[in-house]
Amino acid sequence: MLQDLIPIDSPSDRVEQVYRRLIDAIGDGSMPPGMRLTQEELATRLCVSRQPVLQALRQLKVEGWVHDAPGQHGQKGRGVVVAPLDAETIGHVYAIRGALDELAAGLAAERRANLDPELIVQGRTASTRGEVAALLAADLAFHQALYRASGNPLIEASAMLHGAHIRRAMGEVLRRSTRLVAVWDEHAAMAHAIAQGDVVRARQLVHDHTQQARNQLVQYLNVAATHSTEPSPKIIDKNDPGAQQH
Amino acid sequence: MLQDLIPIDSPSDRVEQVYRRLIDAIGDGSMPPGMRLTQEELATRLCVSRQPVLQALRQLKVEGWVHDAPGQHGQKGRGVVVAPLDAETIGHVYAIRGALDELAAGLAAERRANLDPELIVQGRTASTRGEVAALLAADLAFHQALYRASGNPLIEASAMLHGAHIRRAMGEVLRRSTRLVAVWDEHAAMAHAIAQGDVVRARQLVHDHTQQARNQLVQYLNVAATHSTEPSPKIIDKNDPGAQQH
DNA sequence: TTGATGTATTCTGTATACGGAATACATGAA
DNA sequence: TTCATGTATTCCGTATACAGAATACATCAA
Repeated sequence: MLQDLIPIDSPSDRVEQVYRRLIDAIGDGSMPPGMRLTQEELATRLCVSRQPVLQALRQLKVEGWVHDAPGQHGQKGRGVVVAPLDAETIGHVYAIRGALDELAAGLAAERRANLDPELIVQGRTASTRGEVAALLAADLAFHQALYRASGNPLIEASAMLHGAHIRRAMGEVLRRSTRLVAVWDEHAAMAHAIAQGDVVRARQLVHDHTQQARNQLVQYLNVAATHSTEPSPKIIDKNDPGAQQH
Repeated sequence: MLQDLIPIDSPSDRVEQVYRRLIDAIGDGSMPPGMRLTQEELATRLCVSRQPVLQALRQLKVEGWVHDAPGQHGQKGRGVVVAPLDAETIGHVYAIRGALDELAAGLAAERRANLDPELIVQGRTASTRGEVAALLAADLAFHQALYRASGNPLIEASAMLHGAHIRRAMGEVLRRSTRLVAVWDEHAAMAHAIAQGDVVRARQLVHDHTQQARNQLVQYLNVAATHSTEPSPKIIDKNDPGAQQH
């Protein structure tokens, strides 16, 4: 019975935890675009030293979640700001993730992979109930399954990163106003084509799906930006009560 | 005349410099696959403290250049090892970069972008002269131009990362034995199709080009791995004279 | 009042110090 | 000898301390 014991998972280090917290906070909107962050502020709030924060911020910078805060001439020494959510950038992100999804779909279809039907069921129920968080989670799970099914583990790493950006935008849109139309019929069709090994059709479906989702999201972002009640502030004070998480 | 003064570029920090040095060293083979690295060793050799090294290594780990050194059961506390160059991984990398290249080519063709013919000239000369370094640089420059021409700045960031892995493999192959066949006719054809705005043809050419290059590289890696004179050592001692850079 | 200059503050990035976890080695029993 | 246990060493991750760069503010002359 000794071999049944599960090895304890090595505890993720503080950098990792800070990184996740910040991505979550940015993703769910509790750190809105333009909000200025300093290492010290984050460190005290997260009860760690500045060192892990520094490293996590570096990673977030590389991945486009935050930018160096714009100074007068240089761009250093003033902390970072949460990256804006402009439609153009999201469009670019979508293009890349779409290419990766198409690649993954093609590879998965070559292997006639079967995606768990439960994924689609969960997506549909979340969609009908209008639960934003569950909907995002289901979308994440479906795409993740697609990447896994491709047999190329590097696709998942690349696509998930871009996917996180997309989820941020989707969350923003869903939270603000409308619900996106159900995409789960398209997901189901994709899974079907993959299971049948129809490479061309699978790729085509993924391509169309991405294109449609992209257009919709970009459009929403544009209208939200134009007749937004408040012209999203360039710099948000860190003591703004609306920015407090708890 | 005051406006002619060029602003001095903000000096890249130590983390960035360490990162670059290490990627270069891994890319040009002076840090061979399997070589074990410790923060202290690198810090003293690069004349910095462990702190920048720590951060650079974290980034390199994320990007797949190094892995945690395999310990008995955990995988921490024993430093990192330079990632192996197995054919399978390179194949996966190629698949992703191929997808991105195809995307970039399509977008560039839509805009009827003109790639600088000089790029191809330089590639051809380097190819005929058999200069490995120049050849890699020319290949890099061509693909970079393609990404820039796409109008999607995120493609460059994503693809360049994978491209660096590919260049490592190409360099390894070119250094070991054979020279790759000239790919510059294909590059020229791609540029032509893009300039003419032929989206479908551009994508097809890029696809075929990637596929061919990938097969060739993977094949070379495989034969190099099988009847290599020395069965590439799993762990290379840091005091191995062959591992010394200067 | 307006503009320029000197000082104080803020914030970052790096170096050093410290504690903890895993491995390697030595010691001792069967 | 062989295996288990205790100790020493190695090495990482985090916290603190320090130095440098940029901004903000105050002071002063015109």
